[in-house]
Amino acid sequence: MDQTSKMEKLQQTADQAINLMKVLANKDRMILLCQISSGEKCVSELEEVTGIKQPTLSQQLTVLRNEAVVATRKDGKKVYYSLASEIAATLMDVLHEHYCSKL
Amino acid sequence: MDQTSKMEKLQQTADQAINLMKVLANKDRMILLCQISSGEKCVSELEEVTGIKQPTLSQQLTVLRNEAVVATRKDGKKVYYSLASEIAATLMDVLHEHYCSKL
DNA sequence: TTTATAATATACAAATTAATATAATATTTT
DNA sequence: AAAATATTATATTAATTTGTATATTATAAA
Repeated sequence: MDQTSKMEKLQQTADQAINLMKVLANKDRMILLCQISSGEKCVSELEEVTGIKQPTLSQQLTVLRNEAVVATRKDGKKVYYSLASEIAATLMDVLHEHYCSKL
Repeated sequence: MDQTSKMEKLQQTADQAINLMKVLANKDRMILLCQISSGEKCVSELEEVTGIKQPTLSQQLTVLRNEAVVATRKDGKKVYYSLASEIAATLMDVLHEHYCSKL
């Protein structure tokens, strides 16, 4: 494979990585993922603990669902969110270790 | 520490993590970091291998420098860039492992 | 020395794209 | 009907990206 097509391949792969980075590069979503990382949470719990308002919360959870970073489970009126992406989970672990281990 | 101040702390920590995520959430910068990850490179090498135009390249390298993700070394007319952040290096490794190991 | 050239950086405006807030409404379940 | 969640629309603001031009620095050549 020549240099040019090697770079084309890298560009495509980079796109995937960047999409994930974009999902994580938002405060609301990062905080939601922090919460969800430690076990599944329903929307009302997330709303209460984070203080994020309902429509915003729902919008950001939709972004996380669309990128398959989280999965949902419905139980009665409530919807529970949990981590569903191995790579996202690994990244959250790395970030937690680096930024939160000494807090 | 009560729930509210715990969340305030988390918000501040999240800000730092998000700044790093934002730096990585750009195709030019991601590709530059891929190149620099495997050893220091000078600007003209990066320009040639990536095809990114000079002013854009220089601007994006400035972003990486400002976030202390990379460091520079000057040798004559040339400026060499290398990885300077442990956490960024770890994240790049994780991404490389996940997205590039099977290519 | 001046002058030229290569390598890199900076400044700034223009164009895009994304984020945020809010309000209103819809859907589903009890 | 009420509670929980999602969706849609829209307005506003803010951030990012890109293009063009110009500046800086270092070396080489005349």
